[in-house]
Amino acid sequence: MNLETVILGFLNMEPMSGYDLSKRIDSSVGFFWHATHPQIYGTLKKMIADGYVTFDHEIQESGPARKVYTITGEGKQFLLEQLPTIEPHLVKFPLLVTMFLGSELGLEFWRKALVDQIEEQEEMLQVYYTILKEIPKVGSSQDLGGYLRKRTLDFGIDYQKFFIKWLKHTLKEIKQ
Amino acid sequence: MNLETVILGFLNMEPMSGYDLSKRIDSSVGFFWHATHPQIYGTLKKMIADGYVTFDHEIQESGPARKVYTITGEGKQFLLEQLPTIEPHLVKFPLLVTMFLGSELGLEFWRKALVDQIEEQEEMLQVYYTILKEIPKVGSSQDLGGYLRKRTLDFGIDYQKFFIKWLKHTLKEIKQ
DNA sequence: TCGAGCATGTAAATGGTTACATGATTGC
DNA sequence: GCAATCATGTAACCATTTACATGCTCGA
Repeated sequence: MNLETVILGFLNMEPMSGYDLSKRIDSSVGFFWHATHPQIYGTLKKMIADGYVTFDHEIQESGPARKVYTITGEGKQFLLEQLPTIEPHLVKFPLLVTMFLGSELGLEFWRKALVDQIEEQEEMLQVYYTILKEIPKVGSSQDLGGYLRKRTLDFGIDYQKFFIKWLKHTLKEIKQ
Repeated sequence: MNLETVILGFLNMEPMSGYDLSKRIDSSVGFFWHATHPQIYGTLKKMIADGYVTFDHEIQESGPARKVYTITGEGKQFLLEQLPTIEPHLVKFPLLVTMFLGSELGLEFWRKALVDQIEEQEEMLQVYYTILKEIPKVGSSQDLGGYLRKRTLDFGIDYQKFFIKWLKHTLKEIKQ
């Protein structure tokens, strides 16, 4: 899975601009995939050349014309080829690596670091709760898409809870 | 945090070769940081130029001479500067992204995909349990390093359990 | 004898971040 | 007036992967 596939997946829901893609990716799968705007604009350019997307200018009263991208037949075909091959996940987790390597930083450092982390992660959890309230309830049990999307949000929330619990447990044991 | 810092952290425990680093990183923080061997050899080369490490040839009866790298004073200073700044974690999690984007793949696909994932993740869990049995019990409560390292392994195990539970729950709900 | 593990590396390509660059609108 | 949001993009650099390249040893 690469950014091309992710972008095609979103354009497969509805046509949108590079700016929209950036916001949408961030606020939905942001926890599972991160992409910056230069990366998105660059990839869209490449995908035009590949014939996976087309675009139309959407003139606005103010500011530059939005480029609204639409997935093509070829794009859709590519998407459906790519999606089923689920690759293993990649992680860079500096906190845990630092824990493994950084006992020299001392007890006081770790106490404070853990307190800070707990605070940060609890803020993140609140953000997810807010999103949860905003999404529509999954209606019919026939709606696989709605169910799967809600389940990814559940993952974010439950993971966050798990992580906070682990952090608090570690802090408690370090304190005594 | 970058690979330089990770390598320096390991060389700060004991001098070792690029090959050793590759194995050690993989079997300890592999879950939190991944590095391939060309990356490690390349980074070591750069770090020699920067004066963060030195090396000695260790002649063997057979095969090429091992290059055993040792951290320098400058390297140690750089390490202690870098370690305390804990950066946010980066994740690429194709399974969850695919769930968000891939309802078109259909119920049957997802049933099978989840069953496969559960199997894979349960195998990984067994691997972590094996490592757990092999590491020495954390002795004195004074041993901060031992405690923190054990705690990173706990994270791996508890995360794996959490993930499997989430997968099984999803499979159950998808089945009916 | 064949594959796995030990042990080193280079080269090309791809992927990703950071900084630079522009300019309008809206709300405080 | 200033910050945030909308909206586009380029260029330079840095990080990472994949393929290529070599050669020895040990056990099945």
